[in-house]
Amino acid sequence: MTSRWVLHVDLDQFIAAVEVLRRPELAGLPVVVGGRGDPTERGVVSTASYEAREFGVGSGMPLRLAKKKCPDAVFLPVDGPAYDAASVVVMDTLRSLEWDGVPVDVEVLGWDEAFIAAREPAEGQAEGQVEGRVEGRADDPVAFAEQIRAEVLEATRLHCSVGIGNNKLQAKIATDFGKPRGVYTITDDTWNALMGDRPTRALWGIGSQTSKKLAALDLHTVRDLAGSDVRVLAAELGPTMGPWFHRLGRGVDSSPVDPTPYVPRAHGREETFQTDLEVWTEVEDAARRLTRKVVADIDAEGRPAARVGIKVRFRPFFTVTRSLTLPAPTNDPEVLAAAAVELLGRVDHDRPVRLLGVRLEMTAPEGGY
DNA sequence: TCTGGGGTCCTAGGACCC
DNA sequence: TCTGGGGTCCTAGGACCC
Repeated sequence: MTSRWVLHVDLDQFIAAVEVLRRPELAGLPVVVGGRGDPTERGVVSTASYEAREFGVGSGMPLRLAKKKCPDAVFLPVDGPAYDAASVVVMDTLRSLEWDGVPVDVEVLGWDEAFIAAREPAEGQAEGQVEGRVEGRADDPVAFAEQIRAEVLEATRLHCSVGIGNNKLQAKIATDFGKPRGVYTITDDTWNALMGDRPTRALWGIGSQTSKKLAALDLHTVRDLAGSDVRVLAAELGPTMGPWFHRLGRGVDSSPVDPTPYVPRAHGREETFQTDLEVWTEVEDAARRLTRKVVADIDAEGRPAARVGIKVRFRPFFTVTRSLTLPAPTNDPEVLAAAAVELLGRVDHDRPVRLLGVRLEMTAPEGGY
């Protein structure tokens, strides 16, 4: 029985790196990409270059704070289409690879990350062929990881890091140990030694809220979680989530690397206004404007909307959502805008609005997801 | 320094039906 | 007369991730 190897590829400071590629004079400078690129506006940091991180600037930080921490940084606006284009080259490069002659499956996670594994032989594959392939691919995942780094660099001039594991969870976490421009391996055999003392928050899928709930159960480290009673987790955190967290603690993950192209369930547009809206008709106008944009997005998918949702964030910072199922699926902008305005009628009208979002859930594609 | 924008999935309660 | 119980849909909110 050979180990199953999964690799996780993550581009280093992807967004900042793409910007530096087309503005070589920025190389070596602190670069902060976020919002419209104006650090006096509302907005947060998408990515900071390593030079900017030296000043304490990080993802998710308000641009105004980033400016205070690093006044000399170059601030740039987010340019989604540019990152889309770079991402396509990266993912096509990964899909073109072969591991010791075996084609690979690539599962894309956003712009700058992917899982890769050697493709499993198809059902009914000749026995000898299967054996040969398994033998051939199993020995040296580190060499394959270095091959990935070299080929991505050659195709895109972008650097990446690669994590190696016996499953996706291990590979994903290993990448962080390898960054930047490195390769790192976590296996079933090394999981406890490497992860046992780390806080539960270090696990992929456990955020601040869940780590707080776990701490209330006296579960602080990955080792604590791994040794906990799964029945208690199920009772306290839910019949699905509880056992899943228990598996995370033990480094267990049997989910396959799924190369199926991503098919979105929904599209949405939201906007944080530079100044809170105080006039309700302006909120309604914004809802109609955002709806038209989302309709263009779902028209590109070729599927009508079955549900409409809105999100309203009031001053100072609390958020409500409203949604409805349409009598029949439609992509008629007038009908959908009217539905969004109808939903707006179901929230408070007398406080300033900081953010408005409109979201359209599409019908399932033919043949399902 | 007040806290983006794009998504996914899970939970829980009520309605409704048999 | 004490008020089943299961299944499914709808809605609001929460949590997480990139």
